[in-house]
Amino acid sequence: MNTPYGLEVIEDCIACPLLKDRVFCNLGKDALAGLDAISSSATYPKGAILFVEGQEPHGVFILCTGRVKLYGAAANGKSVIFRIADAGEIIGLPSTLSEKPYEVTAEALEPTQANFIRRDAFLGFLRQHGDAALKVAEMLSHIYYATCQEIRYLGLAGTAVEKFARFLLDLKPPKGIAGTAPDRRTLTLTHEEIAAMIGTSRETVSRLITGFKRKHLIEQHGSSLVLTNKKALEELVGA
Amino acid sequence: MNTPYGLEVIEDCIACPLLKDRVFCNLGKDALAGLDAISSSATYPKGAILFVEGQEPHGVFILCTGRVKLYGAAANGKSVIFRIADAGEIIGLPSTLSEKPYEVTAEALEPTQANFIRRDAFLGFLRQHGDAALKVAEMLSHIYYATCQEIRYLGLAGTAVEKFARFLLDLKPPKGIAGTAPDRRTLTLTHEEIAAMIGTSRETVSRLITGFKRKHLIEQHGSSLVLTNKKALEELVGA
DNA sequence: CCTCCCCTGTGATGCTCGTCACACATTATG
DNA sequence: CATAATGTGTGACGAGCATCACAGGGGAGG
Repeated sequence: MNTPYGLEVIEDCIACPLLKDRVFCNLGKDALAGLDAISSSATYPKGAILFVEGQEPHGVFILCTGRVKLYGAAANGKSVIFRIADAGEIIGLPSTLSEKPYEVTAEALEPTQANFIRRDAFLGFLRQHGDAALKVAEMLSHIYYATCQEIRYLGLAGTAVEKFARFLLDLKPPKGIAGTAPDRRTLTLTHEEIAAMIGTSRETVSRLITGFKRKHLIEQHGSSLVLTNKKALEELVGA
Repeated sequence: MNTPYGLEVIEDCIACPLLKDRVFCNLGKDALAGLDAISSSATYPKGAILFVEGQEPHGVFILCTGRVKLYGAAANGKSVIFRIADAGEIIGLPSTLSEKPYEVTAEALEPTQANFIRRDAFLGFLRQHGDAALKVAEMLSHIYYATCQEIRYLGLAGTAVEKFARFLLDLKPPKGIAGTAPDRRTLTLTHEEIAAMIGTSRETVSRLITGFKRKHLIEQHGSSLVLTNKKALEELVGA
């Protein structure tokens, strides 16, 4: 949907403790030092393409800040968002490990800072640090789960209403807020992107939203969304 | 679709060199011995359920012979086959690693022999053998790819014709045969199962098959299938 | 402040394909 | 061998949703 962007490479990742704190948090000191040595940081503007479907994998990206959407496109113009990677996650991992082409395109949804680790260096690192390899296996499992979720959207839901209800319920509550408003969500995706997530058309998403508002299932103010009738939504999914 | 079956446990896996030869083929001797020690073999009849969606993961299964279909089901009766695991593959891996419930149900398509490895033993083994952990990460990547393929079926294909054409082209040639009949495939799935793989209804699959035969795109004799016009099939996918 | 571009809302239309309903074949099962 | 159970073909019908078309809205950027 967007043309590739230039990217600005900066020397080290001083402002990015996430690499150590969240991704490989349980590793020893030498392992972390090794990681630091082989990773290089870069920032990407919104809309930037980190890599493209079908491309040979050069390595993995560890997201420090920002979110990245991973999607596949078809010749007929359709596209499906496989998942959206949050800060702290690794992308490009399966391709890098299996040496097959990237199976998705990665595009920054927001200004993003990421650490890039070249394939050979990353593999060498994993061979040296067995605990890191195990950690990586766990991450792959996480990615797999997200992908399975996507299959549920596309294959197991009967109607578009059900898909959208499920989508709303799957939205994560914005963290940082305690128990103040448990049914408040933040919706930062366009209708087009929602459509690509749940496997329907943009127009249908528009109609669904207005329909749900009319039935008082949701309320919307800007990007803030309130699930005013969670139970009804759950029933829609169950049916 | 089937009620669970009993299973017969046998002591050791003498008749099953696959464990060593294909799955963890590059490991050292002590690692293999360790694997042998913690794995127990069992045979399952056709239709047997190895584990069920939502269940807590007890461990992984390494398939020695037979194929297993991994599918998810919805309340409305729909079901989707995520992938079909062949002999030599591991199933239950992502759930076991991430300690989340099995995300699919595993059912034997044929009489199947499999080695079962308990979760704790398997994790301990991986912690001891870093190279095995890396190998496991590769396997997860493979599983992930198969799942992405499924998303392509469900989300990126426009029409049912396209899905089915893609399905036919994705069929692997039966190994063992050299270059004798490169377009010959073996189709061991029921129409219902094909429908669950490509995300359509059983009746549609029936109609598609007869339609394709009429247009001389395929020929069928029993479970043997010949792709008589591969190029036309590829065009159907491309469009 | 104006312009342009992208996002959003909504109507009309039609087509694919899911569903229901059967009949027939083919294989288990006693 | 009879009977059931499972898989397969095919017709008719209509719901659901993609598609096209266009009109406003709101933010970015000059």
